[in-house]
Amino acid sequence: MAEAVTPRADDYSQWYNDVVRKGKLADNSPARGCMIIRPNGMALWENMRDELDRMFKDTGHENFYFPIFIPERFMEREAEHVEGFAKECAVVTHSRLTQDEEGNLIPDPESKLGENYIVRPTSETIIWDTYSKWIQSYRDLPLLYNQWANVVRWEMRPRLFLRTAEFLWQEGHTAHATKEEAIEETERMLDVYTTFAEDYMAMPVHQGTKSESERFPGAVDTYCIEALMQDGKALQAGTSHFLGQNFAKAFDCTFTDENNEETYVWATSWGVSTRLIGGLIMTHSDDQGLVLPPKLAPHQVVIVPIYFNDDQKTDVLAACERIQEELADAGVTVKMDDDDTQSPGWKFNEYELQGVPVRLAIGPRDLENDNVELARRDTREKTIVPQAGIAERVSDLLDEIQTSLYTQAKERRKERTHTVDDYDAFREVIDEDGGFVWAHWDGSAETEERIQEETGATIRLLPLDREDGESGEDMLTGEPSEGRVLFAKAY
RNA sequence: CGGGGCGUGGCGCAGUCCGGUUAGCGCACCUGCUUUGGGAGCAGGAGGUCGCCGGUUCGAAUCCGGCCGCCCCGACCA
Repeated sequence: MAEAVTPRADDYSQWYNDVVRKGKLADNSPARGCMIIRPNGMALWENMRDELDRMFKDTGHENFYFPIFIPERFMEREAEHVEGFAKECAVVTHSRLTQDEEGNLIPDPESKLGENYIVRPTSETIIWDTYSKWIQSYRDLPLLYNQWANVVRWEMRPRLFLRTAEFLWQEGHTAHATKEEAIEETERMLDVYTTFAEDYMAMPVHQGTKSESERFPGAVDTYCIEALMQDGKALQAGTSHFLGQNFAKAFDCTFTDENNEETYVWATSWGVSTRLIGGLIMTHSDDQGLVLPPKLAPHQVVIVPIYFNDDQKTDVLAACERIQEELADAGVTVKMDDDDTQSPGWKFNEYELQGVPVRLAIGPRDLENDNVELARRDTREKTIVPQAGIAERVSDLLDEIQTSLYTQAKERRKERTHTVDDYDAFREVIDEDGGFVWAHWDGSAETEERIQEETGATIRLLPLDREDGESGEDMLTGEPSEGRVLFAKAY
């Protein structure tokens, strides 16, 4: 087993990298901090994208596309936004290269741009500049748009999928006539993300809002979903921002309402990225490699034929093709691997590394008894079942795997979720087990910062119904707390 | 930006301390035969400016100087 995955217990980071690379999802690229998404990884992303896109359209949104370049002056318009993003922007300053005296390629000084362009780290600025032209009247509202795009944030320490200098994402940008409507939209999209995470990714999440220090630069309120990874660290899986009138004011975007009054437009933005793939990996995968939920797997089933001579080959392949068709007709995405140059054993390992939810093997033994061998990736259980009714059986099994992955993940989260009242206990839990910790917080940024410095844990979210919860005293300062908040070390 | 590690066929490494045949090994790759129900075996084969530049030397992967790049930990970070 020279190509086995490093066990999680030995080195979690190495395990993660192994799963990504051996699952053929992505490679490091020659461009620092960027990744090459391989066909397997892209197919997974496409499935996620297609499902999310459907959900966005079902909630009334349309897609558009804005340029990758943002005029530098736009970034200056919203003060907090500049501060948040300025230190991780790639900047385009020249339009061509030339050679110096030594023959080295350099940006041609004569091609220096009159104004620099920023490679978008997010598109609020250029979009709100345009919205100010599109919106005049309340009749123009709301605008409910989304774009699928790549963005660049020059991160100091990248990790495949979790934090890359360039990543793929969607960003929704909506404009509303009233504050209430904008907040409603912000919450609606948070629910969309929650449904997607739980029903499709089989990844349980908590909903909430960010503390001020973790808020999106330029937002009034940042809503988020947070998931717990197998190593006890939290992953922010999606965010939905209520932007208030901040960007409308920065880009002078007003409209005339029913009473002929000029008012600034209310805004939201919301996004999820290829980071979700990192979350998917760290939620379900094991020491044998990738484990994918059936609803998102590029192939739900792989068929592996087994034969020892040409006569058997003919019969086995015929049976495989028949079953492949039967499964495809039932709406199952199925791949048949009839590659003659690899052994069945090699294929078994390969598709486990790739996380294919169900493997179906057919050999001479099965043909004699009209059976097939079914193996599920999540539990690695193998069963011999009759060929008759195979499509229904496989469909049921896929449903069961989907449900089971979610149940297992939720169970793991429950085991690693703690409630503490005492700061010493808090430190001990964070140090030894990690995981989520519900604790009281006095609401001050100073306390939050001190806890982060001393323990490495941050406030992941304030629950949406925090004010309905029990009040108490801050575990560190003893000051009054309006309710427990969720702490964890985070990616 | 601070601390640590590493650059040698596609990948992973040995060799470097102590300079000296034709730079090795495992995996992967190509050809042939035998194989195929959990990463097959044998035989043959191809593939390397030893990160880059300069220096020392009869001779440099190895010693010296400079440069570049990557990885890990930290700081940073939707």
